Amino acid sequence: MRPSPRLRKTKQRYVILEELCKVTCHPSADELYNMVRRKLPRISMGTVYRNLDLLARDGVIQRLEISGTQKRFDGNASNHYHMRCLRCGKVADAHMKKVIPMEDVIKEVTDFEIVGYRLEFIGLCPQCRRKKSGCHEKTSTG
Amino acid sequence: MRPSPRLRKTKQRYVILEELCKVTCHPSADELYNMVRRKLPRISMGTVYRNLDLLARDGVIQRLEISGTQKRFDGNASNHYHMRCLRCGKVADAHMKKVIPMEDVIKEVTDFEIVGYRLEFIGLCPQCRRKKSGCHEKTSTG
DNA sequence: TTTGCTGCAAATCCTTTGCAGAGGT
DNA sequence: ACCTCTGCAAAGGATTTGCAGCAAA
Repeated sequence: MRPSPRLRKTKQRYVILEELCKVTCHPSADELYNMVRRKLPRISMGTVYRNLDLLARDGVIQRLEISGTQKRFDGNASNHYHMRCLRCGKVADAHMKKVIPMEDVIKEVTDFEIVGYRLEFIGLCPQCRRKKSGCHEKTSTG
Repeated sequence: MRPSPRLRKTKQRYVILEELCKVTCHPSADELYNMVRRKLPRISMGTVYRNLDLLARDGVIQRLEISGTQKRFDGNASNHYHMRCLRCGKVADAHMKKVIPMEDVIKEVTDFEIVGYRLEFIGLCPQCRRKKSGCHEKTSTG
């Protein structure tokens, strides 16, 4: 396990990370729990969730969805880019001068039949940048 | 409201769509519910959720997060691309020949301080392509 | 008239949390 | 010894669903 400041090396944490890194299927907490349980039968879901959270905050792993608990909706159904604030969770449209040549890339993508995409930039919104302090918020990216 | 086959024109649906299209803040179901309630005080959360789902399936609006209910985790914390299957929900890494020059674009992005991004392609995985029938699954993109 | 839609309330499902004891440093 | 981490179980919160009546088409 990559050494991390502050985080202790526990058996549970080690196995969770090991199992997660072993696969490329991007499991849910629940699926990972079942994988880990084969090695540590007495581990609890709470431990899995807590570690996933700590590891993501620490930048060792990442959550695929950065959102909080609720989903957000957009009245504009066409493909465009979003910016999500790490700290306050706000999402804004990204108005960028240069447009990413996504269509070129999509054609080269593997065996999936692509119907669309989501591109989300993660960072700090202007308001949160200003009050940028050392403390971290609930949200984590990975 | 854009005419859609099969969907009836109800007052509730109309106001939900109208309120959603009025803003660019990408509200959650809950936030939208409060917006709509100012016009239709007796509307219920269930109606909001059901309509959001129908409208997203119909392609009139989009959900920002395409995932199902559970979040997924990735042992690889560096920025890379994902492919999510609309039908079965599986997520795979996108191994593409051409890499998108994201860094160039990020510099031009508005007032956010960017720390990373998520790029997710949406489509049908090889397995689901094969058994591609007329029926639609639970998952919807928008 | 037919069949989809709504409000209400209960149910479900994922995730988080409090607590007391165990374990890493 | 100190303080984080764990297992367990309960709590919390978002979303879904069953149902009976209502309303588009």
